Formats: sequence, C-alpha cells, structure tokens
Amino acid sequence: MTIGQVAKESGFTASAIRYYEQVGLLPRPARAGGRRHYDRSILERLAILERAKSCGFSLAETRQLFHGFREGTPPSERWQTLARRKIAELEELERKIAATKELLQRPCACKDLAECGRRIRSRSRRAAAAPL
Amino acid sequence: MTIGQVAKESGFTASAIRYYEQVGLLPRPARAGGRRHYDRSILERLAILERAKSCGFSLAETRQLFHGFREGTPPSERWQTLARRKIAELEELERKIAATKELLQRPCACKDLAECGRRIRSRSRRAAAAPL
DNA sequence: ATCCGACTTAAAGTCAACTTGAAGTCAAGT
DNA sequence: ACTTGACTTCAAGTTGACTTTAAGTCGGAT
Repeated sequence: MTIGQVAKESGFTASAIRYYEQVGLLPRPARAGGRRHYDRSILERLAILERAKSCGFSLAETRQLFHGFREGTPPSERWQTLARRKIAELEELERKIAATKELLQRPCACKDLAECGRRIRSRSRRAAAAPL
Repeated sequence: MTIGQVAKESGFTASAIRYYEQVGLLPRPARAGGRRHYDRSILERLAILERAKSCGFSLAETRQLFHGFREGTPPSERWQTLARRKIAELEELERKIAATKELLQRPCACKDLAECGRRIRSRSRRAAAAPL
C-alpha cells in the first residue's frame, strides 16, 4: 500500500504517518522508486497508536510501549505499567478540576474589580494558585 | 514600586509582568527614567490575574474579564458569565477523563502487540478516538 | 570615574504534535 | 511528450504562555 492508502484506511494523515516514522514510532517501510510501500500490518500498528492516543499517552509514552520494556515483555504488562501511571495522572487532574470548579462557584459580591483584587489578596493564603 | 519589587510581592516574574503589559492585560505604568513605576494597586490587578489563572482561564479569557463587557457591568456578572462557560468546559473534560480511564482499565490478554493491533482494529467502531 | 545590580528593548527560544510550504520526483494516462 | 496526482525531502510555521538572550541604560554606592 502507498502512504496515501494507509492514510485513508487508518484515518491518520500521510504527513502524520511520516512524522511518526521520523520520531521512531513506526518502522521504516520498504521503498519502491523512492516511495514508501507498506504491508497491511502497518494498520495494526497505527491502530495501537490511535488507541494509545485516545488513552491520553504522549508520543514519548507511546514509544515506551514499543521500546521501553525488556524484549519479550507481554503486552498486558506493558499496558498495565503505562496505564497505572496514566490513571494516577488523570486522578490528579480530576482533583485539580474539582478544586477549580469550587473556585469558580464562589460568588462575587464586589462592587468593582479593584475590590475583587483587594479581597483576593487579603484572603490569599499562598496555596490555591496551581493551574490545571 | 519598581517591577522587581512588584515581582517579589506578587509572585509573578518581572518578565511575565512585562508580557502581560505587552498583551494588554496590564495598563502601562508611569515611567521614571525609562523604568516602570507602579503604585500598589498593581498588586490587586495581579491578584486577579492569579485568581483567573487558577480558575483555568486563558489569558484571552482573562482579557474578557477586563475588557469583554459593557462598561459598568458588575464583576459578579463578569465572573459568572466566564465561570459558567469554564465549568461547562471542565465538565466536558471530566467526561473525557472518565472515558479515558475506562479505556485504560481494560485488561489486555494479547500474546504480542501485533495481536493488540488486530483486536483493536476489529473492535474499532470509529468513535472512541477523541483524545483529552 | 567606575562598578554593580536592576532595569530597558526586541527578538528568539521553549514545549508537543503535527501541518504547511517549497521544490522536486515518479508512474500512469492521454 | 505532456499532464496530472501522488509522492518525496527539508525547513519552517502553528498554538499559548511565557522565558531566555543580547545588547544597552540607569541610579546609587564606592
């Protein structure tokens, strides 16, 4: 298959596919007259990339999935290791979101923004500032 | 106060303060011999920026807080309008996180990554791919 | 007079994950 | 032979919120 066909079947753009190859997430395919020529197993590989992406894994983390374990480590263990970390991250994010929502729900009764500033400043116990 | 003193008292770096000025989030202060000279009300303004930041507002949204409403609109209304939007965004994000966590909790029993790819591909009903 | 630290500007760099553009190549169809 | 469309490479652009760097200026203390 050409890169265009792979793109159409996988849903990734051709340039994204080239990019993944460039950063080491896809093996270099055979070439026919300069052009990349893939066999259909590339679609499985790309399906994994898509899954990893929808799991919130960065490309660096996704690289781990392929190259970050001792040869022969079963995929169940690979996924589990990465998943545990990511779930912990997501739970941290959920906590931050909850805190942010509470902040957002606080009503304001100031007469102008300058008063907002004064109130916020007088209440600030130097801790609540972490962004998402 | 000089920008350095404002930086120390506010917790923002001097260059961040200059940047906020540059993008229109802070008024241009008086100058004394080229240098910026602030009065203490800048600290209230920066406290609002800090609060907006910890509410997850982008600088563009924060600009709205100051300049996005009819003159005279009370801060309560300003905050409420922006807060409602942001809360909706955060709830959408929470849904995505929940979906991602479910995906991450799915156990894998494949014997190798190629099998993972085949399984993912055969199950894929072209919908579950949205990243965070 | 000279030195230091704090300040000034404009421009460039950072991060991720790609996309876009420019300029060129290839194979197939007319 | 010529056109077309899909491909190639490499470099640069995109987004947001800053930071960093370079080169220069200022005021106060020695």
